[in-house]
Amino acid sequence: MEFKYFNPVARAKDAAHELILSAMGAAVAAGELPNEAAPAFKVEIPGDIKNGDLACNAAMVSARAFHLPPRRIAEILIAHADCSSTPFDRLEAAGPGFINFFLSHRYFEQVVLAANLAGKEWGHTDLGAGKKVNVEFVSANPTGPMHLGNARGGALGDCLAAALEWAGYDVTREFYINDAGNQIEKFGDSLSARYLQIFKGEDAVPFPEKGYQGEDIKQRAREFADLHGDAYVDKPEAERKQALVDYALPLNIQAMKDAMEKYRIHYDVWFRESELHKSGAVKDVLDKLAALGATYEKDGAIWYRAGQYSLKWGANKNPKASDGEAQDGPKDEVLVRANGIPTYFAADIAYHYNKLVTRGFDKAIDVWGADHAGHVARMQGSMDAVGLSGSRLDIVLMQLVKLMRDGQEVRMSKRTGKAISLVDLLDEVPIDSARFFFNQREPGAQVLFDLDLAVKQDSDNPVYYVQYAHARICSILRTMAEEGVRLEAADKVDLSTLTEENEIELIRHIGYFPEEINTAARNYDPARITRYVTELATLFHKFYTTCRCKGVECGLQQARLALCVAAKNTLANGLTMLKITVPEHM
RNA sequence: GCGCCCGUAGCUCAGGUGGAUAGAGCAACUGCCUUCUAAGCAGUGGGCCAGGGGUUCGAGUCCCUUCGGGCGCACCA
Repeated sequence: MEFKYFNPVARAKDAAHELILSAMGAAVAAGELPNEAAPAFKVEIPGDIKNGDLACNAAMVSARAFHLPPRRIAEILIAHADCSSTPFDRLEAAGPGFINFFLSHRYFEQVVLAANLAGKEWGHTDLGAGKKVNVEFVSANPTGPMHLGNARGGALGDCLAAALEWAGYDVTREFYINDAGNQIEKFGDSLSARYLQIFKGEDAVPFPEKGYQGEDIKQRAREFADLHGDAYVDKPEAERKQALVDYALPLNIQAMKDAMEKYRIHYDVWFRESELHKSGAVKDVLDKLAALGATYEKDGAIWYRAGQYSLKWGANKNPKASDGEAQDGPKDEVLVRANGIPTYFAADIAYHYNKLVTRGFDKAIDVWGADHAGHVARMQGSMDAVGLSGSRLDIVLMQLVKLMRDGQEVRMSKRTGKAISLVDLLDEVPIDSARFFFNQREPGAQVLFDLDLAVKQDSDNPVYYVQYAHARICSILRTMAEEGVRLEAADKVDLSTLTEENEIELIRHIGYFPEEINTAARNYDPARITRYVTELATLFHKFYTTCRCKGVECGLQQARLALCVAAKNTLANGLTMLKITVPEHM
């Protein structure tokens, strides 16, 4: 039996589906059901497994077509279903007309076997079929330190990328460096002012109104002054700014790389916005848009005709224009300012064109903060406008993070520089804990980050609960080894002795693992993996307290050890996916 | 004003795309370590799924509406 890409749940669901279809055919042939097209039906895992391992609503949805009560249809279908050579022991009609499927013990044995033999590969699926996917996340401005929102974005993006990898996609992790445009100008202005203030005094040099207030700017200016003294005080403003930016920007970018590495995030690509301008990619894409009639000129600027493009992707139909008057359609956007400088939007279109065409990704996934929600529809629309498809660009919007400390909400402000930076956070909170916490909620939900709880190195902290389950298994295996018990290969063990309720429930959940990865990948929701391993840990702990390995009969002992290894592999693979350490001792 | 996200136990949140009696974890209380790690397990209490309408065999889930949070509507990024 080949266990590569083995997905027990998907296989059982398919089998159930086919079983019902063939039963329907047989029932029609026998004249017990009318020869009518039955509507599509679903096979799913019921909330309460008392109602079977799988349940099917075929009888209920086809009640109207067959002109029979659902319960009656269910009974007819069951009478014509042949369970031999399926994963099922028996079927049952229940409730308002559900058909419930009960898995044979053989199924559970297969799961234990697969999780043992596939080892580190257990959980991998071929859902993605090798499609090239680009996951871009964090992409913080290099003008200052990263903040708490970037911490969530990092954990979310990295784990999303991991889930996609496990689901069989060819994934590239990417960071977009906004090293061009307005904010770099502001960055230079701020640095220049801080630099001059060092020599002329704070009162003598006005700080730009929209400048970056943070301490980090002062710090960089100070470093620069230590290197070059007052050599740049009397130089032209443009030259001074350029020198300061050339000094500070690489340092900031390196600091972001270091912080990300510390956070166990390794990017395949650090993509510079400035490259798009230098290479002419921005100009090319503007020409393309113009040729396709998606732009026009007004007030000396070049505008993007949002119209039907943005509307298709759900843009606001009646936005308030800058002059306060509502427009009919979505708001048009400036691509090239009257001063000839392209906007961020223009560069972003070129950037995504680069991803989808130049570099040939099948799909681009961007993880953005919810404050960029207004950018989504026009961005997807712009992909249509350049002749691609907006459906090839998916955007995961992430709600912002609230920080709790001592039971109080800590307000963040980037402008005043009083933000809790990502670097500070990682100094205070264990990486395992941070990654786990930020992946407990789906992207669209607001996260409340409880600093006191995250810092705690005790049982209140859920990440330890999961790690503890793994350490416990290792402890069992160590103890058994010390006692001279040899671990048989799982396919040589009689697994039919695993019949305790806590054994079966543990196995059942282990069997969900590959499908859970698929769901996380499909829904762009890696938090599912976090919840999955937590539930798995619970089921193992229950098994542990009721089913002993030590001191039981040899056959049962080997079967339970095989189950322990299956649970261990699953926990380890899940935690590894989240890049959380997998301890053997605690 | 317009649009997007959200509202489920005292607190933080699940609820697999419309299914069967709405679930965890914290917090509170009660038990369980001379045998594989008690960072664990078992149990008790706690709910008008924000309110009101609708759609259908069936709604926490879909539609409308009210209320209450968050975010967005720049020649910013």
